[in-house]
Amino acid sequence: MQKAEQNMTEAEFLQNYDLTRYPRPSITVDIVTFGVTGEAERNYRQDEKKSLSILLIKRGGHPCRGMWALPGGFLQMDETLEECAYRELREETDLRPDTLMPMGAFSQVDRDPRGRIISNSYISIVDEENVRALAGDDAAEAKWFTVQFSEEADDGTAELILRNAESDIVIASKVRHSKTQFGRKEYEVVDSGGLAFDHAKIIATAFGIVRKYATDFDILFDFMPALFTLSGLQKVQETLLGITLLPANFRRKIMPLVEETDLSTHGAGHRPAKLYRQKAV
Amino acid sequence: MQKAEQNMTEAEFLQNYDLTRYPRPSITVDIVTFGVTGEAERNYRQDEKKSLSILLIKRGGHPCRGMWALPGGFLQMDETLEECAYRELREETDLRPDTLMPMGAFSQVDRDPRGRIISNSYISIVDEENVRALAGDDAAEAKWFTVQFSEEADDGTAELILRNAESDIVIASKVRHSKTQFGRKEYEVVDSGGLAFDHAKIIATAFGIVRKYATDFDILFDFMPALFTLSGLQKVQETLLGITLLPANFRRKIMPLVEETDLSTHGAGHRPAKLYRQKAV
DNA sequence: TAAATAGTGTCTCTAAGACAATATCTC
DNA sequence: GAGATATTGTCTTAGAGACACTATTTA
Repeated sequence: MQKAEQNMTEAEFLQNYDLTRYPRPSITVDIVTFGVTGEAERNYRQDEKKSLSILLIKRGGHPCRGMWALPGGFLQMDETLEECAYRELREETDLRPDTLMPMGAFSQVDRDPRGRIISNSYISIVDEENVRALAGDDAAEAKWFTVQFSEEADDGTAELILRNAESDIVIASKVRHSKTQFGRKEYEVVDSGGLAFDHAKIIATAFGIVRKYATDFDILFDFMPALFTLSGLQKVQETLLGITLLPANFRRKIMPLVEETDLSTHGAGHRPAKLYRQKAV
Repeated sequence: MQKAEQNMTEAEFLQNYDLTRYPRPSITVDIVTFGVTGEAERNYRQDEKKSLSILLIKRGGHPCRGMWALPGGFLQMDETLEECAYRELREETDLRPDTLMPMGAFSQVDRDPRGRIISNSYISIVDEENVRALAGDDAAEAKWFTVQFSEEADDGTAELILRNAESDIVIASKVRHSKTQFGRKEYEVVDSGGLAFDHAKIIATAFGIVRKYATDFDILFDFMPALFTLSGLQKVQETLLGITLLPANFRRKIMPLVEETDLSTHGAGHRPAKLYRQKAV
């Protein structure tokens, strides 16, 4: 007969303990990858417009086969959630981002038809060069989709519209803002619009977080290559926040965080811009 | 013989799919509960000093028996993580906080001696009245500990000291700041000082988050009862941030967020203060 | 040379901080 | 009346926004 727990040593307790006797959920990691993509130029001397985009992959297997979904997959037993996020992103999109930020768990009991699966989601950000790198790789069914998130209506609903221009794909989903805690907005999916699982909810939440952080300057640098122009950096913040800024004021505020280099842009149909790098902290 | 997955319908696929064939971790929820506690008054007319405190329970069973730990427990299959956090807090401390905020997952492979267990942690905040309510309930081995978090040394280490004055308990743990992402600091445990598992890490992370948010005014109201004085509110922010503010300036900034009531404090040994409530958004 | 962006200088306005002064209660 | 906090008013200063103006490149 087994000793009562109170009389065991910790070593004896652990010897007899088997976690797998208890029911427990499965764990996946999903990654919302943001990048700023350029759109078609209007004429030779005007800089290109930019859009905030996220990366989706087309699901090849069940469930939700053929639908667009966030990259991600099941946690393995020998890796942390963060390691899992890096691995899945590498395997499914060949991206290796510098920035990976946990954005919390999605744990609705019925969020996946396969059973009880909790998604621990991450936000990653890739720079312009990596945005273009993916575009050239057509092996994987991974595509950038521009994100357009409407204002919330009186009842809290908002439209999340994802577009891939080259392939003429439009995903129109609808979410409802349910509550805000610590400045973080939570949403429910009203109409997935063809996105797999509850990924519309995850994307809407991630979008809110990125918007919130975009007022801090630090996050902006994650969207940029090592060398960048101040107007490029400004355009990223404008894109993230959906606003327009005056160059003079933006420069003044950003200057303490960057260092000038000897290099500059050329051939842009207008005055060249000096290239800057992020100042080391 | 079983059909290949490609030829199945989604319904057929789901019929044959069994999540539990795959290894998967166990999931717990741990809650870092913050409250502002009063300390002994110095004389009849001086207001009491305040300290930021967290709630710990003494573990009754293995592992880490007898050590102090965060309230929490295993996720059940029919509840979300947030529901689990509310349930565990109610069961273990009888508290029902209004504020519960996800603060992410802790997923180091070896963080629990029982095996692979991921902690999804939450921050909760309770107001003065609930802080006192617990003090009177000695059924559970739950106690408030004041939190003192030192400045980081050059090598990133900092001391996290938890104290319960009545029982003369001091828990001195040491953590090292490893990285910062999106303004969120991550720590490693250097010396747990007697705290169970990696709870020193979780507490240090939670403390950083609360400090960060304490500059926004919204969070302050979670620490307050329905009616409060402006100087009480000010003292909470001063306690959270470890700073001193000038009353005139604090009032000016907070006024748009509160409404005056007809009530006021009495018998405090000095001029009475009007009671305010949070203004509805 | 026109059209576009790059970059500088300066004015105004707002909000935060410092601080002086007055008000009101209890012992 | 002394000692504490409550409350109001005002001066100064730092920073954000607006905007005018100059500089530099390429088709």
